[in-house]
Amino acid sequence: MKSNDVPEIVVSRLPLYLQTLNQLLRDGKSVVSSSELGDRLKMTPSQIRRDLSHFGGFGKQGTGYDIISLMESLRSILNLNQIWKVVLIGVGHVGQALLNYDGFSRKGFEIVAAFDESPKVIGKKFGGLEVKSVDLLETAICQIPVDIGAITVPAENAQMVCDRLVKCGIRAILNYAPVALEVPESVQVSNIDPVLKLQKMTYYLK
Amino acid sequence: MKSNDVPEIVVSRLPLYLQTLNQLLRDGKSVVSSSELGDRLKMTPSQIRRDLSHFGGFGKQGTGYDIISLMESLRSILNLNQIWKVVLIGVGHVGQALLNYDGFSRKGFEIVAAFDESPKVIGKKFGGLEVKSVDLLETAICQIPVDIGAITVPAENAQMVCDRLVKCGIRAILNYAPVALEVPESVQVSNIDPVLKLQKMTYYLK
DNA sequence: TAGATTGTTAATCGATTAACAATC
DNA sequence: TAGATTGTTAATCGATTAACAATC
Repeated sequence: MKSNDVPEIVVSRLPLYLQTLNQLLRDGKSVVSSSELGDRLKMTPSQIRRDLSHFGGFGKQGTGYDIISLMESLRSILNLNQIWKVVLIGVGHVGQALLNYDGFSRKGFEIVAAFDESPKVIGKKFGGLEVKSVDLLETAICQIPVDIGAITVPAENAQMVCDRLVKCGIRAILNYAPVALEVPESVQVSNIDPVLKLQKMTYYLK
Repeated sequence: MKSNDVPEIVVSRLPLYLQTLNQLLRDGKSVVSSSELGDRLKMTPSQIRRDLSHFGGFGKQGTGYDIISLMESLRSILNLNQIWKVVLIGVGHVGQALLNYDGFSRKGFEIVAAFDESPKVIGKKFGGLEVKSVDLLETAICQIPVDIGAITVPAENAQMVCDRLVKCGIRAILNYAPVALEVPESVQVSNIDPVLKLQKMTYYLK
């Protein structure tokens, strides 16, 4: 049973399980045990079983997990049985890469609008979507329901863009700017900063 | 004193401290206490002090931490007092975004070579760097010392590219492909997959 | 000196792992 | 049935927090 007190770290592993199940399916498998899955993910079978047990019993003793039905369960738990609309602010190189990335739409995330402040990109199309002036942000999205924002503007503009998105009712933000955004508790933020990842790895080099 | 048994989770927070100290410095501050830093990062002062204490005592009782000298210490701990060379494989939209990103070089990560298999981009320049054929990967990098590889190829090619990089002596990999790479224990891997982050956040929406 | 904040220890909290009865 | 693997509980492990003596 889905309950409110599932540890966040458990939730963050579910998409990883889904990704790996996808690969197993493409490898032609239809059933998988917690230890096979654990081998792939470098995790203990115990952890996988315990993670899943927060949401119910999906396996069959002596057999393991039916891949397709476990995937369906995970997709349902993660609310992935719908198309999530995304607005993107900042059409520099990273923004353009996201607009051209087909992995978003294949996974059910549709970028429905893109904004920038530069006349150099306003009016141009990337990934089939025409870039609008960021001045139109509020009028464009305050009426249509959009839940997720992707921020790909320079660091110094990120907080302001964030505030405006929050005011429009955005509830989740994918932040590519290298700053810690201030948001109300009810708003999710995920940060993507490759530099932080590199700086962690260099600790172990040398 | 830097020791071998610092928990990985502690190491992963050091770049975050560095980022925040940078901001404080730009805000005109020169000293910061663990509780001010904790406010910014939404962490307890205890955690910050304990994290830092793994590496030595950097503060002054009654005062706090001198920002510049703490930053120097952190940079030294993380081995950031050198320019790290990076090779990039895969010059699609994401690869191009990285080649054009100045945040890498500003933080001491220099992309020294970029490879692709497509004649559409081989020979072209992005961010001032000419793309080479991936056939030349080994000859180009096996002699010059490069420690870090960035993989921005399609998922189905990522493992092969990874294997080739490891064979060339690469010790850290920034992986943008949505697959779990198999590497020897001595090789660091950091994955960047925005879809996983989105899929985690949608759990809390709806 | 008095006030503030560190570095460190001990207590608490939470996550991971091991073990095993249940059962397919 | 016998073998395998689940779901769950209890034990272990590790990380976070609280508290406080040391000291600037």
